[in-house]
Amino acid sequence: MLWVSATGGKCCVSVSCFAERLGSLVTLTPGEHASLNRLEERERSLRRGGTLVREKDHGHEMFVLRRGTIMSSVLLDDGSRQILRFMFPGDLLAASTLVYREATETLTALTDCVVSPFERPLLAKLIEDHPRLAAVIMVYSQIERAALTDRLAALGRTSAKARVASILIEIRNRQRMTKPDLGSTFTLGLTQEEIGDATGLTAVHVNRMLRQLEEENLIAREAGRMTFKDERVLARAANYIDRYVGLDLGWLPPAR
Amino acid sequence: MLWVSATGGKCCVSVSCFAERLGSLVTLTPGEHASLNRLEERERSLRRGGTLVREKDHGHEMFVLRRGTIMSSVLLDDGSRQILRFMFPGDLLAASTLVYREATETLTALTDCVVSPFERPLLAKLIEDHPRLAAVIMVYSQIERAALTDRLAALGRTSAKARVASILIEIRNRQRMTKPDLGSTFTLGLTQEEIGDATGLTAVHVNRMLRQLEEENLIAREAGRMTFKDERVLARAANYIDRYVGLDLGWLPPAR
DNA sequence: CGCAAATTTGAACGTAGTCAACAAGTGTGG
DNA sequence: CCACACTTGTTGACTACGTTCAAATTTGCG
Repeated sequence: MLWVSATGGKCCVSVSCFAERLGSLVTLTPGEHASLNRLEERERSLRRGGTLVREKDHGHEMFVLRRGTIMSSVLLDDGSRQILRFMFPGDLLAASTLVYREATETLTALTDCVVSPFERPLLAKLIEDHPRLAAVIMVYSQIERAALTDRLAALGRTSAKARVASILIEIRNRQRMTKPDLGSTFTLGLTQEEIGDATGLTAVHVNRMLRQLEEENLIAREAGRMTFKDERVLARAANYIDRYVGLDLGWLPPAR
Repeated sequence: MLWVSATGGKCCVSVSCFAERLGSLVTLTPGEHASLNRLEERERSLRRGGTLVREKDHGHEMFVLRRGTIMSSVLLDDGSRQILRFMFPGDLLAASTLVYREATETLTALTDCVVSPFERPLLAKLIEDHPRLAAVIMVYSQIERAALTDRLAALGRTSAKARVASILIEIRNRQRMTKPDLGSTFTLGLTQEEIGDATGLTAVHVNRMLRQLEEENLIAREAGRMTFKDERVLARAANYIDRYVGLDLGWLPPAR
């Protein structure tokens, strides 16, 4: 059951992206694979800048992100925006529609994207048939929770420079999960306005912080590409913790 | 199987606190009850100010909070502290030890507490035997996630006054979940320093914001007790959203 | 090429932080 | 029972980090 599709990409084209993600933590059984594949039977494309879900929408769908980058954000009633999280291939999107009648977050494509929509009962069936997959999904939601609390601590207690640096590192590290050969040069794919909305700063101040990081020789920028010139120092300035390492999954229930 | 224990409290004494919490979303079967009770067979007391788990500890235990209030926090390496969340009876504590070798958060008792420790395989068994409970646990973790993103947006994009107001409302609402008759007067149980660490402000500025809220006649304070004088306006100033309402659980798998 | 979006820079402003001193509780031991 | 130490709360003066506003410049794109 491994064929190469017409689009020919490396990740998340021939097999389930979500299976690939979960499979990086445990070795999946054929039965688990089959159930996961059912989540990605359909496919939908999304242009850069397009909106997949809008806050307060009543959709019941969830999605697996197959290609591209998505951001989730909320609008406050003074019109300001907070970007909550960036999503990459293999991530589960709109998990909150699992729970709420109205969507809690807006999902916007930062690049052209491909997603696989699926309905909630499909996930219910998955939990019922495959307890180990349910557990691994919980594990990923705990990882995401830890990442969110890191951002919370960053917004509450760190300087503007540290927050900007930490976003840069986070984006690079997450990009590297699907492109393992990615080095210290990469395309950020965010405007300074978006960095600001993610870090709780203004675009103007983001610009000054980037300049400062550049003057301190921690990063270099050219033609929309970014290079880390001293990753060690940058990571320490950013207080960054990689929440995808240090896991302990010895307790998982047996596969079914 | 319903008896009254010697301590005689109303909540979480005779039956499983966690069962009571999950039972507020679905009607539990006897089998589900039995499995949930096994999580709370042991009991441990904790003095006000005591530490249940310290960041980077290697414990494998999780806990159900039975009585009291707990806060979870992280320390940054400049010595500052960010309080991430407050926990109340029925909450699951230290869910991150489910996933990580080292604890990601410190858990400290804000009042005298009673917790029930249990080991991870017990939760694995629960997921395996009761898929519907696994789903409800996921639901609660999504609720918590939504609350965390609200705090993130508050820290990133709202004023000091709004952040303080939102903490006040959140604490009162959560206290009301176990004391349904709680009105607009309650005991906050936090120092101004702690409010500051939760909102990303200094204790001094928290003091000024409380005074300001008092001068605007939104709150009153006396002898450690707090009164909301205009809850409508306060809630709107705080941008507060109650994430325990608006749920849609029609998709849950069948009980087993 | 021409337009719109994004970036860059400067100057003035304001919110929240820092430092310091004092007041009011709170608990402890003499 | 009071004295003392310690934590918590309160207030003022000064500072600084980040915002706001405005304008110029660059970049990307149709």
